[in-house]
Amino acid sequence: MSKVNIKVLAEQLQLSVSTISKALRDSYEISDETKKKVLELASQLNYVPNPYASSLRKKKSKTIAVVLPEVADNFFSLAINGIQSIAETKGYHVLIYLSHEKYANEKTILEDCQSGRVDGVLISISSETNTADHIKRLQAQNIPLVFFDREQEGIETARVTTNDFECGLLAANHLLQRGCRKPAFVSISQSLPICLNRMEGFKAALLQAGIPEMDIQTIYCTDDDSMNHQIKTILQSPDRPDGLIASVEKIVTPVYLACHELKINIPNDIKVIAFATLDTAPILNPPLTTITQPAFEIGKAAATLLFKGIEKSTFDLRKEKVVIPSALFERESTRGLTS
Amino acid sequence: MSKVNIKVLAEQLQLSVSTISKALRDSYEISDETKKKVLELASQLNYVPNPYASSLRKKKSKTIAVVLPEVADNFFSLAINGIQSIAETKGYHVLIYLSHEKYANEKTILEDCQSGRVDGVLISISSETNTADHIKRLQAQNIPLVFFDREQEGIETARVTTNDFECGLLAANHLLQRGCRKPAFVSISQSLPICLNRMEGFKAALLQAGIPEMDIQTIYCTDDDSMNHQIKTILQSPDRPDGLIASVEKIVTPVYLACHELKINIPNDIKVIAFATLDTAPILNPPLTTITQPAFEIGKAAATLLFKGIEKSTFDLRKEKVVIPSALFERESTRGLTS
DNA sequence: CTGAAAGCGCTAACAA
DNA sequence: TTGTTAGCGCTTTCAG
Repeated sequence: MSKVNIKVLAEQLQLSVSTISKALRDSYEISDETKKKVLELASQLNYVPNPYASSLRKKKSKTIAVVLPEVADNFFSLAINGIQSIAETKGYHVLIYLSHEKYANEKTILEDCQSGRVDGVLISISSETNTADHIKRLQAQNIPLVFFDREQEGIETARVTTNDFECGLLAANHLLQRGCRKPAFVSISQSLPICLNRMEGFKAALLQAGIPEMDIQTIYCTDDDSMNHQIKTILQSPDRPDGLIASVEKIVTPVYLACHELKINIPNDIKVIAFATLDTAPILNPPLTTITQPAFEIGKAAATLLFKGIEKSTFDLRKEKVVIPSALFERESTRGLTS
Repeated sequence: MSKVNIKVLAEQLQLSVSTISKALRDSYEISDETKKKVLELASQLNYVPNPYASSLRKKKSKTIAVVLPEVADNFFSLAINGIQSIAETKGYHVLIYLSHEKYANEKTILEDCQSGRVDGVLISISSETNTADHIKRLQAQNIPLVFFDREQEGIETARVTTNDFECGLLAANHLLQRGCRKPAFVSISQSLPICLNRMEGFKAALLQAGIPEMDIQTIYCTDDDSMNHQIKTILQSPDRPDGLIASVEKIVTPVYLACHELKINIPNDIKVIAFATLDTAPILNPPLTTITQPAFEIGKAAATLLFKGIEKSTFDLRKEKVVIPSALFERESTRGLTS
């Protein structure tokens, strides 16, 4: 079966290719009669326009890239859904790129995004990323870019985030109110603003509560493979924290497993709160208190901004900063001893 | 900043575009000296080839489509990782399309795949899909297609699945051995082979155990919104099952929540086993017995087959059928009364 | 080893 | 209202 294109349609209808092209795009220049004939033959022959030819000519691809660390993560998969829901209404395609938390991958991906393959980029940076050069190079090509959730400092463009500092504060105060005296914060990166901001909030709350800075425990699990081991080490240390804030979702399972294995009772021995959009949070043992990010909405907001940047050259993305607040859901994992 | 393309390189180096093109592709026709000059200038000017121009000319896009119902699902997100891992080694891009379990969406997506945008398609069909026409139309364009996990009958092409029937049998026998007398099977589709096969296995086990066919309960939750309500109804019925097989992951949370709310104890009042790749299974309350699909491997195998089909025209996808077995992980949710 | 020229499928001036 | 033509950026004969 040979591919049917505009030329084939033109020949069969004894019309010129431009007439066909215009008819297909419902141009006012073409009579209703010919339009009808064209559409009919097109659907009859199962004609599907070649998007690459069109992109090449029009210099726009009607495609956006979403660059993210991982798709096996509730936050990101929900964010993708939010992004797609907007892209759909705009008639755009979504190309998903995974950095797997590696800076090198992210760099390669952004290079590819300079090719004309996409009209804009939504990005949540990898936990390794701590430089802005690769992103600046993309911007130098005038490709609109919007950060969502995990932004990179030093880049002037729109970002959609949640209120990380306040939530760090909130999480810490929640633990303090539930009786924790030495809560610890578990981070996955030394550079990610989401981790830093959440941690700053945590620290601020503890300092305010009169806990000396040197007693504040912060733990870095920057490597997936050693995470289990690291968490166990902490839980077995003589100075074991009595509360834990998981800065991201993937810390939850290792923490629970370690506690179960070491017979450390949550919440009696240690209280746990996590930044997570896990839908299984209420059915965990025990049900997990979460700070839940509006993942879907963040995706939607970021995509909405990006399309404004793509469609209106007058729209200045640099000025845009949207903060959508997260919410605390209290569950058993942080209940006080009385319960 | 104007886009730098081959022509720009050619002008700056006083060479022809074809020489540049060949040099960039490391052709044997070009001297090492000019190759070096070209590569140098290219990287200096940040040249990135336009993939659409190349696709148009070469009539292949180096891109594959992955069509799936949902990304917020552990099975599919792991499968994506498997697919990407293979695509990466082949230098292919992956375009992810979500049908959101709607046939209409799936149809539109497959139409788009006929445009030349992709060289091949990996698909896991929606729970609504029960016709093959839209897939046949794609095949008529000679676009290689491979099913993974959720296949459509009546289409001759490669498929990578797991041993659904055996696992249905296994799950049912597991419940029977743990003392269940009237286990029920919860499905999400009347047509999906994965659900049908798992259910057939379930039925076969029960019949073999001497349970009369009319006593075998099968429940259909085809609609996400009403799932919670439906599950509650079942759990409150006088003829409440004493065991439950969740045919897919997303049934788990509603079942657990309903049991908690209705004070139905798992596993004492009802035992639960689920087809799922949930990493939180061991930390649920109670830990969930699962039949775990090799999601990553299924993705890898499907992608590997697809690339064979794309790259070797002699390779006949129609003959390929790969079955990668799942594994049962026994946990508290199906423990016998003794424990 | 390098270059000229045609063309992938489509769009957009500009003519007619 | 329709047609002619040039060209998007790249690859690929075919000549030189």
